[in-house]
Amino acid sequence: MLTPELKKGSAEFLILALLDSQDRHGYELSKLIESRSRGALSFNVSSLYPLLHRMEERGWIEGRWIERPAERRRRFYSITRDGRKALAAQRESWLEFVRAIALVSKESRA
Amino acid sequence: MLTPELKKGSAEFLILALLDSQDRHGYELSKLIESRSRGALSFNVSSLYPLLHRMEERGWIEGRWIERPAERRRRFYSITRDGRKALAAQRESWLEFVRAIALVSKESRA
DNA sequence: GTCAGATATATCGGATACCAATATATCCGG
DNA sequence: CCGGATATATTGGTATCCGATATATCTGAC
Repeated sequence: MLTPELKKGSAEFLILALLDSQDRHGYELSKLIESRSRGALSFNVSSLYPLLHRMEERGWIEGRWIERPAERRRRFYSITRDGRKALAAQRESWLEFVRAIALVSKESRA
Repeated sequence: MLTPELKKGSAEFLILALLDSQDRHGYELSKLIESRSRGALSFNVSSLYPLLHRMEERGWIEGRWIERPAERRRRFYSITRDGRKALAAQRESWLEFVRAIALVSKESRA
């Protein structure tokens, strides 16, 4: 495996991307990331919830409790206007980052 | 910028890739990463040297002091057999990681 | 000639944040 | 009824990143 830090840093980006299409709760986010990446990305739940709290404090996402009788309580998150801006910026810098890694790691073979 | 953790985690991979073609010293590595990525990746030197020490302890690289009269002393690193194995593994998981991010971040628009 | 800036390596300490462990609680299938 | 999945949360140990600081040499400018 590549160093775990890479998976760490990408978590915010993926959460924003997943919330861009629809509201979701924390547990669902972690399962989605795992299944859609076909197991390549696994999410530690004890990192997930603090991360969601930090992203909410930063104003990128907004959570609200959904409590219905005979159902577990869940906190659904939606992406904010600032969150969408951050997502757009992160999409771009993600591509730039991938290009940069390719440049450095491939040129070295020359 | 994407979260700084991403840059962190990639450092090991890039160092191994750069040492694969030829021996280099620490300062040179940091400058190479910066210039070849056209400034997209910048390296904090106070993280670089501890990282090189850790990689040496792990047996991925080997350093030797080069001291010549009328020259600054430098520590040149060469990649080891284990380092090449690690590099091969990291190249593969880097590609897997990029694919996984693409899967998750793009499918979400559907 | 000397001074700034680049080259070159290294350590310390504050701050961040990951992850394992633990806690709590509900739902469902066997 | 009990194990496993669902669902959220906190605590505490650990890692490590980065700014600040230290040391020393070389080069070019003025």
